[in-house]
Amino acid sequence: MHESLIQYIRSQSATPLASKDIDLLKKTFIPKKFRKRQYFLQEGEVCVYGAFIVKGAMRKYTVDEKGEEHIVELLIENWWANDRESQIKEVPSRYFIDCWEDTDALLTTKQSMYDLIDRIPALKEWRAKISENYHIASQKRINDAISLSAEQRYHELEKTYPEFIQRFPQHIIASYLGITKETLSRIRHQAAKK
Amino acid sequence: MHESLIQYIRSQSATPLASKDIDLLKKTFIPKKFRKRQYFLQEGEVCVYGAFIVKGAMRKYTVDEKGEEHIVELLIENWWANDRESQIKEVPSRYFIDCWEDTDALLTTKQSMYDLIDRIPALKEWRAKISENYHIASQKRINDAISLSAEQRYHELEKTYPEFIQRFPQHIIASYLGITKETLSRIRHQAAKK
DNA sequence: GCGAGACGTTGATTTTTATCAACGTTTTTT
DNA sequence: AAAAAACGTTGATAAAAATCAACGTCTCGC
Repeated sequence: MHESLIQYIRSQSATPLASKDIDLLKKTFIPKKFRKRQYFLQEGEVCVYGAFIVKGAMRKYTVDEKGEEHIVELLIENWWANDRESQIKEVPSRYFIDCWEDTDALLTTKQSMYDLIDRIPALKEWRAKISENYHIASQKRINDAISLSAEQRYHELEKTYPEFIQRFPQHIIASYLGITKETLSRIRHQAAKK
Repeated sequence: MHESLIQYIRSQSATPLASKDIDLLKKTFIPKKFRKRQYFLQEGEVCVYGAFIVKGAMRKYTVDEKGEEHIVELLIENWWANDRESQIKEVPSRYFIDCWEDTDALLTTKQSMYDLIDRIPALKEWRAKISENYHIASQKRINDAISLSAEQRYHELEKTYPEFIQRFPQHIIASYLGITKETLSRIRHQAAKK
């Protein structure tokens, strides 16, 4: 279970991982299995754990007054599921996170993560890189949201995360793009004709 | 010039700043004045400097094939202007950053920033906090973009960053919201009637 | 002081997208 | 195996927002 985490850290950081570091990692990250549709986090809860996804898929979303879900993030293998705001400030979350597939995850608390980062230099790099990647991706997503049409946004998603389109049903993709499932269906119909 | 930076770091970090740290800060951050409309970064350039804004206002935006500007960020005092993707990976930027007002800024390169962070513990916290805040704000902006109408997005902006509305003209605000200036004008007209 | 450009408004029209409703297919549950 | 739920599609219609065009005001540089 921990192997894929270790491999992933190695791939993201130049600093090697000592074998005592690996032992420490294994002690700190708690393996946990989630069933499809199981919540990892519900609105109003404080996000105590961060989850590294070893296998499976999750979604992070808000629910508005009308009861409609708005998907903020789709998460698959090697991604990190949490609500950093809630976790760091220890305030109730605005988001739901649940599993779209049966999922194997590795959990840590904020504190154990801090301790780990202090002790293992490679993790510092890893953390920085994740934060960096997130920053870049957000900026792009915001730019797409304010400057592209529904159709263009869909084609951008096809280019950027083709695996999402394979893995999640269309109404989930539509929500992620901020459009209705009907509009997405029409966009795809158009695209298929060409 | 450096005072506002020092004060800001203090306000964001629990660790105190030693006086030798302050000397180091002053040596590392290069003060520079920019005129209104002056570019800080142009598309295609590598972003060599990050700029801490002491006084003034900037905007970060893309320009599409039609020549239209799409504003990704508005930046004022105590904010940090750069393109992290370009700066860290040393690749050409997709963004323009220019000054909307005459601006006093403090510049650092990536390397001098890394060195500083290594030497001054308070900066580490500061960096983490900025990155955190950015993360939270992005998530909210994405959520607003995919779930709210133009009108609701405008009212959210009024709540979240009222200073932007004072400081930037309407067509800039409209671009930031991803709507046309005409639509924003009508939204404001509606709101005024109530 | 005057002309150019920036800014904002308003109206008419078109385009884009959402909404509502119905229906077929597939998957899951019982 | 049947029923229910989830998923996707299509059509008609409505709402939201963009586009196009014209115009008024203000500011700034010369």
